[in-house]
Amino acid sequence: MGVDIKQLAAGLGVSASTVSRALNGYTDIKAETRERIVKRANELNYRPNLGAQRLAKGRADAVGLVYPLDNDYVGNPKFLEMISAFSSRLESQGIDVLLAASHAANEMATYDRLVRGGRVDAILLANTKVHDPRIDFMLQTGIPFLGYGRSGNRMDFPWFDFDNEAGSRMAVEHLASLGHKHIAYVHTSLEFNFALQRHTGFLSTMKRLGLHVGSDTVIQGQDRRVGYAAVEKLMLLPQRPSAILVDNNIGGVGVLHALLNAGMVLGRDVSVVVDGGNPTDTLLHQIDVAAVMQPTPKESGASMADMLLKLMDGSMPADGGHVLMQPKFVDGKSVGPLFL
Amino acid sequence: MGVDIKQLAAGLGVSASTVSRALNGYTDIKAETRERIVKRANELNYRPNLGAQRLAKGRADAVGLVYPLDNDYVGNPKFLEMISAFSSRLESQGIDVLLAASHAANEMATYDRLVRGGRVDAILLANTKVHDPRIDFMLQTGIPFLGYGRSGNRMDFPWFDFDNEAGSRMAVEHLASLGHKHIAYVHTSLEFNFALQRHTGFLSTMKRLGLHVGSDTVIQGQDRRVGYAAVEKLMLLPQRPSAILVDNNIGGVGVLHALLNAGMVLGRDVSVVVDGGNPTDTLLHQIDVAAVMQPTPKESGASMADMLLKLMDGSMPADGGHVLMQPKFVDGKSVGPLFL
DNA sequence: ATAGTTTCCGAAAGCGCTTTCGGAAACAAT
DNA sequence: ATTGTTTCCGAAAGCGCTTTCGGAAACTAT
Repeated sequence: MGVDIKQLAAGLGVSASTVSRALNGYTDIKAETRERIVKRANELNYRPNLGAQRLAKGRADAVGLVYPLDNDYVGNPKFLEMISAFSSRLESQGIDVLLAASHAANEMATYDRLVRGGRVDAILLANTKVHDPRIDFMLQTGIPFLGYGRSGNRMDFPWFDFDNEAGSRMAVEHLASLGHKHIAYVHTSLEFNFALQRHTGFLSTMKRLGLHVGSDTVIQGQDRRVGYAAVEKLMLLPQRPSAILVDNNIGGVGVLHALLNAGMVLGRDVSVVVDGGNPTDTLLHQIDVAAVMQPTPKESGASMADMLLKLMDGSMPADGGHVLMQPKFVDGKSVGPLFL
Repeated sequence: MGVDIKQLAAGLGVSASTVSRALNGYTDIKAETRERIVKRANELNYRPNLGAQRLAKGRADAVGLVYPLDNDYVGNPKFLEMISAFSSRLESQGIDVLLAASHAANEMATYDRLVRGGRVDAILLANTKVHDPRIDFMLQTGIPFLGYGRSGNRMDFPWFDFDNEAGSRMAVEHLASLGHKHIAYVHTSLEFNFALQRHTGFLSTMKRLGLHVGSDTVIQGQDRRVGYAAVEKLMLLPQRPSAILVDNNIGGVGVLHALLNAGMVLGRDVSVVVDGGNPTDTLLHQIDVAAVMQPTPKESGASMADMLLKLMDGSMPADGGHVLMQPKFVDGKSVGPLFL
């Protein structure tokens, strides 16, 4: 391809090691020599071979991003936005982002290949679960990694997460303050960490406020279709809930859809809060939905990139590396006071 | 980290070169020896260091995917689906996908770093434009690459694309067959290759059918907001179009939104066809929109991965590598016959 | 038994870079 | 002039693997 370090050196009448040191900021190089080398390198458009550089340095200058193909992360535009900000940030530090799509079945194998093969210096572990074997695996390899999300209440690995319980608390408190007592909850599979925490936040806040939680008003509804079905069930209940909290915005679409189809007027006949932001952002019929807002994917991606960089150069305190972002409650017309 | 080839070899009482050959399928190794080596390698969970392997082999075993951060590809869920299928396919061949998010401004620099630094063996060039300097750059580097989309009518580089003109033709012919004569066209920026081709297809078919195209009924509307605005303009026209063709599904949302807001009944007051699939797939209010359907992102991603693999091992005919997928027209209730 | 083949493996060089180390050259101090 | 410092650079080893090549050992054919 292009010139290599030897050719560059030969052309200048110096040795390859001098070129290397000059280009890598060593101080034992005469200023004038350095300039000559730098100038020539630019002229010749010299690019050090990364494979060689990595081998010599023992670093990969790359981080791995393994994401599960099996769940709806793939289709989630927010995830791409996050990745985008994430890689853009790392890019500026000369670090590559290695994307590894893998099915859950051989996810471990993928991690192994990446990590053990020396392909990456660190890993971003997305989509954490309550019990997540990947974390133990990573811990055992000793490679730096960051969880995009916690796992149970483990503190033995670095993570970046949202305060999911707080989000649920805000939503419930707001609804309760408007007089709602009968609040339903539609949620994603509780094996996902965020889902369990939001669920926990919902239950504990209800309890603290002395509100009863019916076993038939807590329903799973992770996507549009199931969210829709969940509402259909709720509507058949002898005592219908006056408010619904949905733990994710994809399910939220289904819930809203079902309610509107049933002829409900949001904020009057029923109040709805969606965690994860207003799902109708991109929809045809915009609805002013009250929501628990997480930080933008852009912010999250950039923050995680920074954390990973620190993790890689070892400057993160051993017991630190735990970042909990606070959600915000944003009111909307989908919520109104309870009419008796 | 794990064991290296020397340790593996030492433990077995053979040389490193024997191990290497045994593991790489050379035939000059006794079957029994090979088995011993393979067995031990598995036990010890040996993973060759990729940096070293790459350096020795002179290959990177990676392909680059540089995608522009500046346009809405990032937010386009279909793009992520495509990437997903793409990387999954390559993964199975032991090839990494290197994601490089870059802003248009330094996109070239990114390519340069990737290609010249030997980070990748090939590149997928997404989001081609009518005039695309990246293509000349890649051609000149000599690195295999594949265009996700054509560029003008260049045949001097391999590409994977949809037959965009055909899609427009189908849509116009269908509308014309229902009696529509006054057909408006809402399109993305014509610097994008697909947009220009769809535009061309629209114009040429209209002409062929003897239908007049007003200069005020061809409007740009690449996203929701602009699509919305486009329709508002169309509604003010002395002679309103009876049908609208939109060249992309993101703009389509805006168009539909605006029409519904204006109280129009789709398929009666106005007919709409959206290129790129029914944009309301994921929306709250599903509408049965007539659409020009492209192959699924999954298919496209996998196909492109295959093409790239061939390109890399040189088995693609020099003048070949041009794949044109045929779109399908799917009728829907958003289209109806012209009422006079 | 001898020469000719085949089978199998190790030695060695090399991929393109980094980094340590030693020493020549230039300078300063006695 | 002699010794001591500093400045600057090249030689060399090494990162962990692959691949060519030569040759010892084991066969086969005479």
